[in-house]
Amino acid sequence: MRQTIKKESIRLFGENGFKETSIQDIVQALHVTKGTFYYYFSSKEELLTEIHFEFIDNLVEQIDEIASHTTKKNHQKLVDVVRLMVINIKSERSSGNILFREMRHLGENSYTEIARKRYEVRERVEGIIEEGIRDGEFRANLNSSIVSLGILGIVNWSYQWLNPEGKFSPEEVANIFVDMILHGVLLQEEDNR
Amino acid sequence: MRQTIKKESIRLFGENGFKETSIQDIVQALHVTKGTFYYYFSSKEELLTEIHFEFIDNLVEQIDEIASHTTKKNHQKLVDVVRLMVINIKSERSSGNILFREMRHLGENSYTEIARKRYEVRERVEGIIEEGIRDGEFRANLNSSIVSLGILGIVNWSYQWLNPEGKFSPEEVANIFVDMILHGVLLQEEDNR
Amino acid sequence: MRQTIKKESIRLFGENGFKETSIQDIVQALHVTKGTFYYYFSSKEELLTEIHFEFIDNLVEQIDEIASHTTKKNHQKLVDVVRLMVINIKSERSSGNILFREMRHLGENSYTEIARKRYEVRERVEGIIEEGIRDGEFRANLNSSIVSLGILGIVNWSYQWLNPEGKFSPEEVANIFVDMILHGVLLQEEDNR
Amino acid sequence: MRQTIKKESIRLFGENGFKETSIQDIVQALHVTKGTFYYYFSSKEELLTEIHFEFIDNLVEQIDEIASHTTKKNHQKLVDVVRLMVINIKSERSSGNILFREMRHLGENSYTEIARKRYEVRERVEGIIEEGIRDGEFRANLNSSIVSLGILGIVNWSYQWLNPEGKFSPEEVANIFVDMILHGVLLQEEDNR
DNA sequence: CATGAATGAGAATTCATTCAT
DNA sequence: CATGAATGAATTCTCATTCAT
Repeated sequence: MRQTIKKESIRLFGENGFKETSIQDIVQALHVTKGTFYYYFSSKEELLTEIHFEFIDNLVEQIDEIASHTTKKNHQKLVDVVRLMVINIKSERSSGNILFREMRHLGENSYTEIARKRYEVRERVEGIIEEGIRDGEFRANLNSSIVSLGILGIVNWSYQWLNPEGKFSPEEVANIFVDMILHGVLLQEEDNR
Repeated sequence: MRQTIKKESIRLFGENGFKETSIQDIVQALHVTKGTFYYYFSSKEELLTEIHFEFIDNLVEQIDEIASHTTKKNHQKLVDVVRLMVINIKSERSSGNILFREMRHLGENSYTEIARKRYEVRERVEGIIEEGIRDGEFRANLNSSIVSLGILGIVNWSYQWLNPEGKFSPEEVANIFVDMILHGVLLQEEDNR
Repeated sequence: MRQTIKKESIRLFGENGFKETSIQDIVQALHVTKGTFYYYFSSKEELLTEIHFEFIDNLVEQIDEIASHTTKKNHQKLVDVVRLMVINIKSERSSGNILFREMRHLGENSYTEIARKRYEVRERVEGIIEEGIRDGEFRANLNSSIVSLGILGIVNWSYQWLNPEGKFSPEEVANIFVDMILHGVLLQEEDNR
Repeated sequence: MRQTIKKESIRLFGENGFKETSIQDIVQALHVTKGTFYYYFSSKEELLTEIHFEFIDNLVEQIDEIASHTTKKNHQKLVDVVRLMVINIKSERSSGNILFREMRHLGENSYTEIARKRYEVRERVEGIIEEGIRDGEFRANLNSSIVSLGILGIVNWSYQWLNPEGKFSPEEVANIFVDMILHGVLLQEEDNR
């Protein structure tokens, strides 16, 4: 039941927002009563907190795995990270949107910790960029910090518009993004790509 | 007074969210009473609607101007659009965040129209990409639609983290983004950039 | 309206208890709505706090006036205090019962301050006893602290049972108490009172 | 288990109040579950009722024993009653406070019966006073009814402030009260106490 | 123009109690 | 004997909105 509530809440929070979804909405969708909700969660905030942690912990773990790989090239790691996050949309779109939108409703402590974990994600990407520069894979004059934020912008924003059932699959979109990030949009006449 | 209310509301909605900001909060910050608010606005939603239109209309207008330029090269137009939107953060950060976050609270009609205008922005960017491909400025195999969404992701996401008073100015960030979008991150050994 | 709410609340809290009286009960008795209550009071606790302060401040003031009198004998002061507090029941019975019973529902700060003020009352009575001992009015071997608590017990307890409309009027009861406190119950055969 | 629940409940009700103590609080403190509680008690009210009866029955019995003594002088009986009730605080403080504070939560029948038993206590004290007057031990002009209520006020009120571990022991306090009740506070210059 | 009192429809949360196992 | 899941009614509080003045 705990999982059921969480799953339905993710759907509703993702669709309509945290504030906009009442406990009533949640339990009604599950044909149970408010009491049941409060038997499993001590507050709406606790539920939200758990949703946040579940999503971010999973993400951090997967990104860590990619980033800490010892033999992979950095541009491959970057590709992997982008693909991971975009393809994640298939199963975690709502959770992602919740994370990007509802953090302010967390309690102070949870907020801080989630913020730290989001920062870890950013650090991993930055680390890949920096290492790639050192290894001569990436252009030397990149600002790793801002470029990382740009890449995360591309990826995170896609949670807003990318419909897994739509014209382009997450996989295709991920590939397009990867290509764009790696090579830019400009045609370099002198190179024979 | 109407402008004063709107301005303060933008600040509060941007900082704390639409739902989270009560009419009470707004009028209290302005040392007026609720009656005053309702003299100038018929509802909270009307206020929100106006904030949305003001921001998006202004944006569309500026982007149209860039996109409809007849002599500029398309990569220059792209640069201009990115710079426009990022530098906009200096004066319109809150409005932007409101647009990206609170659209769901609009009435049906306004929602549709705002959505249409947001789509126009996207179309302009797509148009620039497509034309650039035709003109041989951009790589031929780009998916203009997804690439545009990527670019908008970079730009729109920066409303979330870019602090105009921070380490990097919007101008610097815009330049880094432009460079990244045009050239990608990869070092092309054969070219002598 | 604020006064009306307070007055009705004192009646209801006094009769049925703070916890047992819902906001609904209060506004229903006044034929207004819950919104009205919260227009005048920010919380049920604020209302309770105000009731406490109004009662205790008034009491402290009156007792101070008696205690600080410069020409009165101390036994007369003691008589005055007892009469004051018992006769108070006529107009303030509910408030008194609220004070004696509902203090725990105050917020921490208010609680502390009310406790301090209640202690002041006790101190005034102790002061009268002590001074009376020094002046040779009262028996020298009295424990002023415990005796004061005994006197306050007599008086405060009467808020529980003394019905101003009952067989004995507050004035009569006060006189009986005064006599009892001053002379005790024992018949001293050797004295010709 | 029944006793364990009762004992813990007395502690919690006495400390925090009947309404303020949830079944959850009780079973949690005992590391059992709600089911267990409801196996032993059919309702929270039944528990409260039992606590009331246990306390008052015990008190009535002890007071009856004192009052019905045939050889003791009445002033001695009065002394015994006061001492009994004050010293009772050592073991029954919480129960006493519950009785004085939570009676309103009893069901109608229990309420009536408890009220009757409380009245019995009062009657015994009145009886002692009256008999003492007849026997010439007490002053003839005492109003036995009001004086009794005064004495009970002294005693019952001490449940509110008398800390058995505090500066004055219940025994000492009882002695001071007894002295005060018997002799009053006034110094009778003509007698040589 | 502006005020401020009043409304009423929800919102989150609590909690005694039930009941199948 | 004991558990723990589930209930549902009640409670405090919020807030956009109305309206007479």
